[in-house]
Amino acid sequence: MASDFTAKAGAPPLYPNQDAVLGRLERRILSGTLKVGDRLPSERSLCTEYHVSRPVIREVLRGLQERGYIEIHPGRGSFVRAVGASDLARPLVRMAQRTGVTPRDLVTARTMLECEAAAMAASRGSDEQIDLVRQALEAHQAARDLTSLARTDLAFHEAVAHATGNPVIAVMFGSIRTLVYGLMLRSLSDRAVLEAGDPMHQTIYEGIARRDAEAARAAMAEHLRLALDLYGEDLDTPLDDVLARRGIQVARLDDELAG
Amino acid sequence: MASDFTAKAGAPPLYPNQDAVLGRLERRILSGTLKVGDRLPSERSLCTEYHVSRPVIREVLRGLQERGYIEIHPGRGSFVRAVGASDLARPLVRMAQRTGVTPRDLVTARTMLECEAAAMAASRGSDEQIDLVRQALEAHQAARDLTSLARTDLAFHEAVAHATGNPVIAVMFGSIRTLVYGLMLRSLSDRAVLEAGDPMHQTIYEGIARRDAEAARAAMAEHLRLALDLYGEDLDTPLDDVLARRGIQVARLDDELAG
DNA sequence: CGGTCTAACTGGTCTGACCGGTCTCCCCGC
DNA sequence: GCGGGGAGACCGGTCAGACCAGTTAGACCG
Repeated sequence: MASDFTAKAGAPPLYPNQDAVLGRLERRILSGTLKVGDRLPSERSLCTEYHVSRPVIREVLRGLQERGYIEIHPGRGSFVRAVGASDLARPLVRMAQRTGVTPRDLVTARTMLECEAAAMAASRGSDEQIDLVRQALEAHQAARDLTSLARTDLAFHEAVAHATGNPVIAVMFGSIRTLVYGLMLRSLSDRAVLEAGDPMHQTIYEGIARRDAEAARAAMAEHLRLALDLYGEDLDTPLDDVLARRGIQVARLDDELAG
Repeated sequence: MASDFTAKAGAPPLYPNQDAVLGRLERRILSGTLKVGDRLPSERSLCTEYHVSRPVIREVLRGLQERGYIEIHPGRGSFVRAVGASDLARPLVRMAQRTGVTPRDLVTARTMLECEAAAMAASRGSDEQIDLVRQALEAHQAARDLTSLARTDLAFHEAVAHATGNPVIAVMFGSIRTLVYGLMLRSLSDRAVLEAGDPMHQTIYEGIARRDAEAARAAMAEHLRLALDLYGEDLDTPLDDVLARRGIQVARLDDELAG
């Protein structure tokens, strides 16, 4: 409490009350002192704890929310949230709306990423990770309606990315997952694409499970090539427009995937 | 006020004063009504304009700042900011701190991305884009101190990514650029790495300029392989730790790159 | 005409109050 | 005794007005 005196009289360096508190709270979350699901102290408690006023705390919480660290529920409190892949995707989704990403752009990028990812998963993935790929595959094969098909399809590819054991690859795939999901909603509603491309999932998994990197890579390449070939005339139309014609708002896919 | 009986008039949606204002301001920026560099109205003006109080406006501005749309300067005002690649990088930087990304992870991911990018730039890049690669190369060759070397090195690789003409690839590289910059700060301070790897930039550019996709790909692969081979024992140490030992704060690289 | 000093900005922070929603616990009625 | 309902306590959302510290530009003086 002795610090109160000096704080008032002395010279606190600059303004950054706000950022200082933000940094400390962020570290508190990153360091694991506050775990996922935990409730943060109430705004009023944080005020007394950090010796700042409520507006400062509120703006800090707002910042943490924007960064995806916490959820704020009126009447209940603020809760630490798991950092999901969608948080990384959001900036890219915005950019996609600005620069007019086309399905071809997306599939090309996926090919670069996922073919090698499949090979790496085969050669270096742990048994547990590969089992997760299998589970994702089974869930996908059990799916019936369009939304489930797309979600499980996405989960399968995501599982492969994680099976590489390389967090950078997982994150890069995470950054395009929302757009990929949008792509799938369009693709999977086409019977021809579904029948041709879907069986490849099994082939990809078998390659990985056999630890046959080349087979896995080839299967993934074929899978994506089919998607490209069968996509139709919309291949070079901005994804935003393609989905808008089907009544899908790209900006909303995030929430759809989360909820 | 016993008016509650008769008219349970319309449904006041929820709390969303804040989000409503945020949405409207965001659209105002995205639509181009507010251009890059423009100053936003002062907080107090926005209050009267949107009929809300200053705390609401402040939290909204805070949100826009967190999303990278604006900069806030005490005493001067808030200004619309160009959306840079760093905005996409920030989430990944945070994840790198959480999951312990190693130099090997990063170089592996770069290899997947950049080898193909070099090939695409060679086969599909426009003359203008390739000229930008050349300019970046010359700037790099003129650089002397470590910081300049790293910045121009990064700019070169970024130019190649842009020369693919595929915004998704450019954005994916953008998402790792901060980490790559950190990696370069470490690599380029090592004389052996510098002397072995740096000449490859010229080779990469020549391949692209000759429209020789295979040569460009091979040169890029060699360039990255050298980086991997010469990196030393820190190859599997979390990047965060590697840089911390040199007094570099990963979380601060963003600002360093921007400023 | 130039330099300085002030006054009118801007954002940063604080105080204290009120609202509506959420959760819990105690008390009342069955 | 037990279950349901209601009253607070608590939470975040919003508002109003005030003061501080930088920035900027214009007025004033030399």
